[in-house]
Amino acid sequence: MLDLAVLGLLRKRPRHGYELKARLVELGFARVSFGSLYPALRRLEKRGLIEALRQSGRRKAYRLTDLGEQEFARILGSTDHDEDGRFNMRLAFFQYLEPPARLRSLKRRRSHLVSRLQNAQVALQDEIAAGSGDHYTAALLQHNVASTESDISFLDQLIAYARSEMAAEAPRTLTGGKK
Amino acid sequence: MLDLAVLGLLRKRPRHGYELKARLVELGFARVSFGSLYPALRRLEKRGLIEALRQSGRRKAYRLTDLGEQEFARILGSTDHDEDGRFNMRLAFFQYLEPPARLRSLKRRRSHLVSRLQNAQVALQDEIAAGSGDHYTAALLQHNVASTESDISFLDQLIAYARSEMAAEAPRTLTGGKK
DNA sequence: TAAAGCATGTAAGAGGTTACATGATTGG
DNA sequence: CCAATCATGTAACCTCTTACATGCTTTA
Repeated sequence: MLDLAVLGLLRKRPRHGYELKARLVELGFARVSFGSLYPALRRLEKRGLIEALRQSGRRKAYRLTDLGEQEFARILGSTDHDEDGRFNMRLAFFQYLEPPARLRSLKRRRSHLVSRLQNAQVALQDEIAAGSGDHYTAALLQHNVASTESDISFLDQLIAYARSEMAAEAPRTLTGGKK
Repeated sequence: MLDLAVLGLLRKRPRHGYELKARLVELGFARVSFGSLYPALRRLEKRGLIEALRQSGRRKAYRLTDLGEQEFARILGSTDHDEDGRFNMRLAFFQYLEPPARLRSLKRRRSHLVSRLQNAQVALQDEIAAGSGDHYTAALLQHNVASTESDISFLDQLIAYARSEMAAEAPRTLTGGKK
């Protein structure tokens, strides 16, 4: 996941490690530590996906190479990054994805969340039925349901937006063709 | 985190690996894989925190030892498991924590979320001010704000509940003492 | 000039992921 | 009896965490 983050952030402009970390915190990915970030930068450099531009003082900015841009597109478009924080990370870079791919990705995520919601609802009902009297477990399960529902409606908004984008972008497929 | 989960689930009653995994999925911790669960069981057994009870067929149930119960209490009460999924995991076992410790833990978590909310709000304002026109990044930041707010109000409910528990449990500290 | 924050790095160890392999049990 | 599901396990690989070490830059 760090790889996607680094490549995606460098796609916009060169940055150095400390800056990357700050941006990740802004985006809500607070857990990234320097002990994983710096080794990740070296790995990516070794693979030729990014290259260092020595700067003032101790700073070491990196830029995305052409190869890195290809790899970024590949990861961003790949189907298997559906889970949890990974999806949010991909969402942060949706600007670099084609509208149809966006829509596909959003729908896939939505159906993933729907099945999670069903699981959470069943678990909550079972807990209530069991009547264990454990308020905190019940509260946790209730919260799982509520936050998953909220995530789904968030997805619905994004799906509506993505549809409107596609309608606005390629209207000539509706009116075009032979007169 | 897996250690806490396993010890906590076994504290109620013995279970085998497959069962533990199923319960974790119910509780919303879906990412646990058998490739981490079974080695974790062996580690815990080696440390004397759990012990195996051979059962029918291939099943191998484990029970919590006295040492395991101590270790569970230590982890559950420890201050440094404040982050993300770790907190929810602890919440699932709040029934085993003393009411005052619950309240302390909930408050700590709340202040953690409040500072996360501030960060998220600033990031959202900055993004709007920058006017990058990237709808998806803005949506992500907006969602970060909303879901953190929702988490805080969830916490507030739990804090109110924990307070009421303590008031109900020890009312004589209010009326007692010297007449 | 001292402190605080900026900035990069390494090493050890723990732990997770994925893929693979195996065998038991149950239902159609 | 076959398939699906239950159930446990191992190995290779990779990554993250934590702790430590270092040095620059700004500002009070």
